[in-house]
Amino acid sequence: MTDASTPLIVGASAPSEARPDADLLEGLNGPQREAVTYRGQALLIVAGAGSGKTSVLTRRIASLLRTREAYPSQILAITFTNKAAGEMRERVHQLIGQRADGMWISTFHSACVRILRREAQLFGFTKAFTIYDSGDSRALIKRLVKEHEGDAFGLTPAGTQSRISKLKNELADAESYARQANTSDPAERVFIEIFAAYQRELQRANAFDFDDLIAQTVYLFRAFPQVADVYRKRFRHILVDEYQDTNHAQYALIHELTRPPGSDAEPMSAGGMMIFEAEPAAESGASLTVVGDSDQSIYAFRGADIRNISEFERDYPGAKVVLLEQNYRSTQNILSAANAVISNNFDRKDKKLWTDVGAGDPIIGFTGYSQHDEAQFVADEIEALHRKGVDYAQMAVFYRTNSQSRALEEIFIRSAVPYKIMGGTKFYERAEIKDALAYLVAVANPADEMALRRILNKPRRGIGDVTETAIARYAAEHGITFRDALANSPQLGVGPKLQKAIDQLDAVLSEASALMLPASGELAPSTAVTEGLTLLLNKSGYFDALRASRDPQDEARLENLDELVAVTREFARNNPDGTIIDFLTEVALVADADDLDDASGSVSLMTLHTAKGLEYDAVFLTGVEEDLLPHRISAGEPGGPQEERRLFYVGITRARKRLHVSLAMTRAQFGEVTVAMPSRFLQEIPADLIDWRQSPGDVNGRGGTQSRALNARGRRPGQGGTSGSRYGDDLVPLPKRAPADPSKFPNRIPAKVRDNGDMELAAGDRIRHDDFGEGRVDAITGEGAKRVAHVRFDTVGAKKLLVKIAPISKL
DNA sequence: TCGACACTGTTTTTT
DNA sequence: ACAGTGTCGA
Repeated sequence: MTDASTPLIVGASAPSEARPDADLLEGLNGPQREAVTYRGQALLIVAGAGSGKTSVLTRRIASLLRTREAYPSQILAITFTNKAAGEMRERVHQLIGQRADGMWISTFHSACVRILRREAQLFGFTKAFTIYDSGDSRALIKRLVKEHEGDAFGLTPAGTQSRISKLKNELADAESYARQANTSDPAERVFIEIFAAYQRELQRANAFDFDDLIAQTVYLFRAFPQVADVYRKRFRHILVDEYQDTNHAQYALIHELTRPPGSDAEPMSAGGMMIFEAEPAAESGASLTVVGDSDQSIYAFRGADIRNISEFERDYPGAKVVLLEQNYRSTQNILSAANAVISNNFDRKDKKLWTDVGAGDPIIGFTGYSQHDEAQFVADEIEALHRKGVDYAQMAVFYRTNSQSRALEEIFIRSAVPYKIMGGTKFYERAEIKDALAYLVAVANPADEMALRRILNKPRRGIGDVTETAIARYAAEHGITFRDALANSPQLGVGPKLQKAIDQLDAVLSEASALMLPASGELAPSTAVTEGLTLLLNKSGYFDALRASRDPQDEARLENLDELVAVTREFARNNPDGTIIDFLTEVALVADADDLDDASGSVSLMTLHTAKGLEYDAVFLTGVEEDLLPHRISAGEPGGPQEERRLFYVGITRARKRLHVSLAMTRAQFGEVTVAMPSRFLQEIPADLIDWRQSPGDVNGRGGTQSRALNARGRRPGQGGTSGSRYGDDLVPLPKRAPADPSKFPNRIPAKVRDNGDMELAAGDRIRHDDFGEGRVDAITGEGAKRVAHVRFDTVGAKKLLVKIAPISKL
């Protein structure tokens, strides 16, 4: 990043006629136009769902550039995900018709990493620092909790981790927290010890966790004002998307960046970025634009503070506020439902979304007997829509928790609905991928002991607990790093076999270091990361161990590692000068929402959180049940139910034309079947907007009416924590075994994997299906394992079945 | 040191 | 249901 920039600003002197940005305003409504053209120190754009905020934001940036009010390098745009950043860069590029190099469009985290890599050596880190993801930090915290015997004081690793994370998001460190904590409580003292030890370990390992990336950047700016001034002078226009989801640390970071540069700053350089100081007197703080919608704030649980947006006008006096309420996405029925639901949240500024596209289709409701029944409804409905010409890629299924995806998947596979799960088990969280990355980290950042310990015995080298401790002790006694201790295997007091194993590991790491970290001055070739990774995996024996294994899962692991190698190649292509550190940074900061590559030809499955910012023609909101959509855990938390309602609202507003809400009367969790109740949120949707294909009343064993079933939620016992019935008196759970004819339960998924691989089927054949009964094959499509039978069943109509696994037999 | 087995708590959401 | 942990014997 060696872009030179001068902080000269042309005053707001756009020519009155034929504005150079006139074309950017085409097709915008009044408020949108104002949001693009307003010039001032602070602007808050309150953008309701679907009100075209991305368009406004990109046009605003394009307008600043087009009118020459700003150089690209003076713009810092912050988005929530890397994907959103990429999209924004692309759209700005399209608008201004040229590449805007030097613009920073990135997430909070990537922006902070860029700053920290430049400045880390100022406070005891090197630019090769590792980024610990939550898994890494949990592993470290787990070890520390054990060492400090935190369990004796009721401290769990997960609880400790989340407390530390919350504190860091509030910019509290161990010392400042200790000062105001109740130290007469022994558990509190232990917690503080662990917190402090955790921070020491991170520093020792030359590592930052996710929260540190933000917080340490703020500390950096506060401790070194002249460093902060470099960035304050550079970034003259700061734009923040999804402002309602910022936490206190992020708020403070923005606040630091928008302060006027101090007058005592010397001209200085930082990390190769030269800044020439021009008339310090003329310097004011950067102009700040934030975009947000407090009704879509769904990250309070991880520290997002809704006050950042609700008190924006107080924080930035004289701020202009623009309201975008016209919706360009959904039909009026969908918006009416959304408005009705969200109006149940008190303490919000009233805001009503409206559209001029008309009412549209009613919302479809469905109540299944079980989660599989519900999933079958979704699959059938998707197929029906697809036959009507709706592209699979224009449909999405949302759920509250990741675990709900399983039932949907099972049914989708059987019904041959092409789908793609966003999120779920993440590629970079798979053990073999983490192992491979740990090898790379061990090379890039030798101070990172965690990475080294992780790979010490992967693959099996016979290096167990005892040997690991011996190495650590030797390192401590001689004041050297864990990594350097490996080079002294003869002094470790271990057997010759182990010595040899240690020597070998040491040699592999050294060889890879020589390849990927060439002596200063020369640049590693762009292929270095790929070569280094393959070298590490080959010579460490990792590949061999997987290939020799008879575990069928290890084959998939090999494929995943091949995939990772492919990722390094792709990385080299996109970043010819990219180093191993750049690669590890990129990998550490990718989120799941980032690699949704349009899911071409597939239905998208994702959690409601992942769905934010996306839109689809048809949306299925599943599992709309008490204890799930308001989630049980949030019920007791202050503001919890309201945040859950916003989550529901976000889900509703993703739909353009068709919205489906569904639930199940029973749901299996923790291995046993429990009874589910309709969510309170369902009643908040005006009844005339929902067309129930099967209402909760229809499937109620006692034959209650729809409204009865929906309104039956009497006064619920406060927390549900007290033993006894968790239901109101007049709401009786369904009998354990529903009295209905078992054939009404097309939902038993055989645990065993069925394989009809060689079954011969042709159009005209009659078959019997375990759940759907008898039917006639209309057609067979696809090949091999993906052969699909299109069957017309006598009683349940047309279905598509994956021949290989469908529970069918030929008649 | 490592595999087999039993046992436990876990499922909220994520940069 | 299931993964992750702990205990035991080889």
